[in-house]
Amino acid sequence: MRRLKRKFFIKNSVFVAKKLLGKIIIRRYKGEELSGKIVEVESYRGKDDAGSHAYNKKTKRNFLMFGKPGISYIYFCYGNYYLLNIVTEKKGNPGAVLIRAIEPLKGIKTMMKLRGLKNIKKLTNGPGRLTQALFIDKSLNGEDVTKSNKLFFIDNKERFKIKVTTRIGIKKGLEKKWRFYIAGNTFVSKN
DNA sequence: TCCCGGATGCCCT
DNA sequence: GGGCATCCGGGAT
Repeated sequence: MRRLKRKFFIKNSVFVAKKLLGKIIIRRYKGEELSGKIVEVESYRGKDDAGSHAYNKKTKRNFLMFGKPGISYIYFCYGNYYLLNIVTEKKGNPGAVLIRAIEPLKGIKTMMKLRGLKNIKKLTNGPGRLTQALFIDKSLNGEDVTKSNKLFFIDNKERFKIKVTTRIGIKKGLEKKWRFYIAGNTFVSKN
C-alpha cells in the first residue's frame, strides 16, 4: 500500500473528499504508530462556498487553504478542540477536506489514554475527538502530508456505499451536500 | 437514548 | 466583542 501523493490532493475538493473515504491516516507519536480508516469527511471550497473559512479573504488563520495541496490545515475550534483538514485544489484555488471521523486501527490503547476514555465507540467518532486521540494540535499545522513521517495517508482499496448529506455545525452553505460517510460504519459521528 | 446548556479561547470585524 | 466546521455531562424519558 502506497502513500497518497500530491497528485491525489490537487483535484476538486468534493472529489478528493469522497476519494479519501476508506483511506488510512497514520500518525507517528513518540515512536508509536497510531492509525485509522477514514469514515467521514466534509469538503470546503472558496468564493462559491459560504460555509467555508476561505469564503472571504485570505487571513492569518485560513491562508493555507489558498496554498499548495497536500498540506495540513489545523485550527482551534470552540475553545477546546483542534480540527484537521487537508488542503486540496490547485495552488491559488482555496479548498480543503475536513476529516470528521476515523475507525481506529493501530495504537488503540494509546488513543484511549490520550482521550481519557474506556469506551471505544466514542474514541474517534468526531472531528475534535479524533485529533485528541491522535495527538494532533496546532504544531502540525502546515505539515506536508506527502512528505511528513509524523502525519500522512496511505491508499486502501475497498468498496463501500457512500452516504451524502449537508455539512454539520455551520449556518451558511447548507444548500451544498458536501458531507460524505461510509454507510453503516459504527464510527461515523452521527447516524 | 435523547436533549439541552455550559465551557472554552482564538480569530475576525 | 461576537461568533464559532465541538464535546461532555446531567436530567428527563
